[in-house]
Amino acid sequence: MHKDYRNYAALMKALGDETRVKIFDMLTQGERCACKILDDFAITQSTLSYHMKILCDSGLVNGRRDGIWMRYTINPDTLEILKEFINGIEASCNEIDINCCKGDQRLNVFMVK
Amino acid sequence: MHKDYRNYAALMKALGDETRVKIFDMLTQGERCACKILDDFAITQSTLSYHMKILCDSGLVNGRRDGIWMRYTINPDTLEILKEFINGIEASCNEIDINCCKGDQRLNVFMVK
DNA sequence: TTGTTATATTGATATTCATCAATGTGTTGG
DNA sequence: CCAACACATTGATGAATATCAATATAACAA
Repeated sequence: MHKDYRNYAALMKALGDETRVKIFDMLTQGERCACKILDDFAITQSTLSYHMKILCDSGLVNGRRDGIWMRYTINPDTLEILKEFINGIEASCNEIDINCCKGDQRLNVFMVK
Repeated sequence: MHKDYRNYAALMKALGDETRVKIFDMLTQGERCACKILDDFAITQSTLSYHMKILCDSGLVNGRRDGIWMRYTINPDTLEILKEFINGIEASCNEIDINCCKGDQRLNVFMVK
């Protein structure tokens, strides 16, 4: 089981904005249409559309058209991937590295250790 | 218990880069010094220092000086804050909003609903 | 088909980000 | 003190980001 760090970084980046992380958390309540989401923020409609595109492109959020409206929900599969990665992180108390480097990093040249 | 979305976004942003999320995961193994971390990446020492500063500023990573070396570990308290937030997110299947907006968003003017 | 509402896209812009080379700072050994 | 090593900071730069105004697109209702 290989870790896809590029994907983890992309998921984190999608949530690395206050507006987007609020929207994501808001969707815990259930499906929301864009106009309802917009009510909660002091941003323009085009900016919201931009943020929703980022959330959807990351895979964290699904959008579906319902007539005039776009309705958004959390994508449970991608959420699970994120949860598993985060929960797999541990603050280990292992002993320190003893043997560190011997090199001249000014020149980016490393000698034998 | 109030949610600090600004902080959540800052934590996510700190991990929203492939190099940084790899470093963070690597620290699950235990304490690592900067020169050891540097071995695993094709970046310069100054770039690594920049990334370590971002990780430390976010609170996710602690650094301590040990003589010549800087040794880094995961900060368990901040990790716990992140875990609790992520694990609190759920992909709810609640019913949809029925009443959406009535307004002219071209003008950013909203009428009575 | 025409007008209205909801959402997406485009173009412009100011800001932030990731990166490197160069240089500065701190620590240790001799 | 001086030289060597580890790490931090600075300055420069190209790329990415967040935002808005303006406009386009899509769906529906009458």
